Amino acid sequence: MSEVITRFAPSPTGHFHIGGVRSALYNYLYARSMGGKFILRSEDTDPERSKKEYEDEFLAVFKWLGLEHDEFFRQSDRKEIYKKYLEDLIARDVAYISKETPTEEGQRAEVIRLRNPGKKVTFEDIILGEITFDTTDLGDFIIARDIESPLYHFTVVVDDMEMKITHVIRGQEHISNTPRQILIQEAIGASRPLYAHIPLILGKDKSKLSKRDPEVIPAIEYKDQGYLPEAILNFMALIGWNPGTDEEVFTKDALIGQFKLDRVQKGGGVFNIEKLNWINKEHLKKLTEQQIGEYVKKFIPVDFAEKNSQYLEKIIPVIFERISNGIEIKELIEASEFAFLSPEISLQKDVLNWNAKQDSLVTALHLKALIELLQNIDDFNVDLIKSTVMQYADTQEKRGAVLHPMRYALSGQDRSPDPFTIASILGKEETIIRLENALKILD
RNA sequence: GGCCCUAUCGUCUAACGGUUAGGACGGAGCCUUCUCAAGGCUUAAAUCAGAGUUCGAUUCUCUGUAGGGUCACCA
Repeated sequence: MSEVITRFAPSPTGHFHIGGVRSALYNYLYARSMGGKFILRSEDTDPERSKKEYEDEFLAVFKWLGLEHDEFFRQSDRKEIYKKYLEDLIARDVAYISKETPTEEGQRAEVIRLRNPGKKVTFEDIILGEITFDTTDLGDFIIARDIESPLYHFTVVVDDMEMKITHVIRGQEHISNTPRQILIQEAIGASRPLYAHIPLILGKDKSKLSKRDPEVIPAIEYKDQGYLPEAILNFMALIGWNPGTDEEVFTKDALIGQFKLDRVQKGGGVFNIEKLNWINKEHLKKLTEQQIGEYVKKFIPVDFAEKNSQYLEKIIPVIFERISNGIEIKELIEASEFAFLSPEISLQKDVLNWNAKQDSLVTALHLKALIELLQNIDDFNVDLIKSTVMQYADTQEKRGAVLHPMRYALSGQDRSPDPFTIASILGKEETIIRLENALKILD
């Protein structure tokens, strides 16, 4: 049994998208799970469209996601190799130089075509099963513009042979490319790799992907949006594959341990951002306190961070609890969820009185009691504040009689974190000041 | 249009030819609660349609329908 070698071969002609991430992932996972090799190959044979910046982009995505490759090739470095094969094919008259009548701009008067034996080609797909095509209608298809300019189908086959690729794992859009590549394999005397065509990622309502769909954004942007590498890997793996158990949260290593090509789905799947968010949160929960701090700070707008620098460390856990990605951190802050940090809060008497449910005298009584209780707390931490205040609040018929005025006095907001958390964030001094200010408006 | 592929809750999916068709996300409701968040519990929700094979089809076969892929001197 020879070593498994897989490859992922993106073309640097545009942004690298999430669909590519999944193809790469399945190749990676399969190779790693079999103790084999994973090769990355930049298919830049089209000089018109290939751009270095796009190659840098997918390389950056691979690095971010931790999909490390064992070897890297660039097709533009391998021109001599393709030329040699092309010459051999022509010498053996398996391919030939064909005179053409150009119909479009840029077309050559001579191209290289493969002599198509015109037969039925059947191959066994690991995921889809047996597939048969009649290659007759392909005709003598073009494999190179000229001896120096091989085309995609040709370079793929030459490279896969030279790199000893054992498993070609790619999207189902390549399924109809397979027969012509098999014909080329037979022409150059290459052995046939095993094929596994994985289901495509679909847009909402299972239709074709449109630019509107979230998955069409460049993959690297998920990094900027605060998605964790393992969450992306985890989520992408789950579109089109499952381990057969109820388990859904996986680390990269767990994925490697569980992944099986024969459990890959046949039908396409929709990219569901809600589930990605949930998975991201699950991975976020595994971060250490320090990592959480770094993560949250990265997404806090600078002006907000500067204005509230004294509270920053303390609100990190409060923010973290409420979000599942980095974008939500920005949204949370923009939505004024932390307006209570500002010293200028304005209060309304009715709201302070538990939305007019309570008499001002009673509210004042509670506020005074709170001031005294809190005054006596030396170590002003959430737990101690909570136990002290709760002990008092529980003596009332409804805790809200105490807790609502406290929370509102401290935040000035209808909705906010609980009063203990706010108090601990503001600190003893500011807390007392705000309670006293609230007292004043009750007269 | 030709060729090829696919079809289970809204979404991702599970189910030797025999299950009350299971789980997760999202939804709804309840609990917890001073509000929000988090958490816990409960719940609604699917086998594309029609034939056939079979004692019995989500599962096998055929037809239809729908969706997708591909038909380049792109990859």
